Amino acid sequence: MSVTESPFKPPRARTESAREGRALHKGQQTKAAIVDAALSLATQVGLEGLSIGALAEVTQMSKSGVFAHFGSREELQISVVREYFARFEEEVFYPALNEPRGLPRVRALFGNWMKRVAVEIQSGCIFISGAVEFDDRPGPVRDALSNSVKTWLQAMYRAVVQAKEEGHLLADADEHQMAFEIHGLILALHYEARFLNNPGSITRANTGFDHILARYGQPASPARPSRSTPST
Amino acid sequence: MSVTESPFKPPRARTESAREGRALHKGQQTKAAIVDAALSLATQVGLEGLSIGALAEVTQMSKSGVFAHFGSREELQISVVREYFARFEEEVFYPALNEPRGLPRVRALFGNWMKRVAVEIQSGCIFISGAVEFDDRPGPVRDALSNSVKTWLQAMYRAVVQAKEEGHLLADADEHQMAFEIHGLILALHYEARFLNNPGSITRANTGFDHILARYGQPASPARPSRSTPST
DNA sequence: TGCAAAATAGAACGATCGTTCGTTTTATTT
DNA sequence: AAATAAAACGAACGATCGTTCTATTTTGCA
Repeated sequence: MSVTESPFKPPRARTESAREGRALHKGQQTKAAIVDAALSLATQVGLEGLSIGALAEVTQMSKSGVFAHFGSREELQISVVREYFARFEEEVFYPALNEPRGLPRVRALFGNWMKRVAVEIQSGCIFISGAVEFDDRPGPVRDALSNSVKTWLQAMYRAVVQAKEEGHLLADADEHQMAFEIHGLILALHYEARFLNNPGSITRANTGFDHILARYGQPASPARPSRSTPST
Repeated sequence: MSVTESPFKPPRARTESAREGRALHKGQQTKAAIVDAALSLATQVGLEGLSIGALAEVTQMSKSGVFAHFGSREELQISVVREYFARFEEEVFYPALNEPRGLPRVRALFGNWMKRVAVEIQSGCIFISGAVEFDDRPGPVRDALSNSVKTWLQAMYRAVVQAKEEGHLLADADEHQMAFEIHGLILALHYEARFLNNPGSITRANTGFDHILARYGQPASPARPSRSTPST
């Protein structure tokens, strides 16, 4: 099972097995468990509301035990942001790569995004709450958040650019503008559904996306039936 | 000037003069000053970040002196929400009533809203930060926030309905949908400009509004030159 | 199996929070 | 000017926060 050992003992003799995750040292397991609990806690109370004491209670550990894994609350927050981003990628971004470049992929990205936000109407979204909490509080947490969000929005933007390259969009379509308007739909959905409890918000976001496609898309393509979704 | 005195001394013999505001008792003056300071503090750190200690420092008062005016932190937060809403009305809503019903008024409402948000890119917006902070924290603060926001969004919605009644919009225009999309533009502007520091966000929000008007408006009306605004 | 290192616990710290209480100062009215 | 009510202060409270330190337990490897 173990790899051939090098003559010089590496600083950390990590028993790396081919199957990832199994031979994790105890510390890394519990750290992962803590981050998992921290993530679901942070989606409810925000990154600023995240407290080590509450986290210790949830994980059945001592405060210092939790703390030791991160060294500071800031590092814990950053870990949460990274974990959230990883799951976001896994759930929203990567699956859409199975769709062909161009409009289909843009549709898939938006669709996956919508699926995620629909869940986050109950649980909360760190990219949104974090933006509010850290919008004028510089530091590594803000940087981690900002980089994650920018990476995702860039991915969305690139997909739009490709759609234009594929000829799926009008030649004079402004890709940045289109991405901006899509982002607005997601934010309005999150705001009106989660805070105001407005029913029908999901349908409106989907309809808004159809409107955007109708504006920027090639009128040549046969008008697809609008992908209506049951209201909430 | 004083009202005829009732034989039974009222619990509080308020010296009410005709001119509002001048004969304010000392307490009300300082309370107004505290709320003013609290508002500008809350726009930066949020309603949850608002602390009585910090407020006492800013106003050069003692903590207990500040506290006495509200009786609880919650009441202070509610006062801040009310003050914010009052200013929002004064700045965004009422001036637009000078425009004639219909599309002109919708344009004015959006324009005033944009002006306000453009400022709030630096200072922060309580309707947005508060929504995130209280979206799953029931209580009187959330209620005050929610009511204020709903009142404003309703006002915007009514203006859109009137625009349709005036024949300025297509007969099958969905007013709720249109209001939703407008709201999204504002939220995207706030997010991308304030948190991500994306230049050009103001222009994109204005362009997005033009797109919405182009979709819902009567094609009969002569195509106005798009009200472009210098980028940020 | 034994030993070193890693992981966790437990107690305590200084700071800050909202809040309470009794006192003193300031405004207002008689 | 005296009397009274309102307003502001100052100190202290209990709670919670992130963090530090030392001791103890658990883990992984020889």
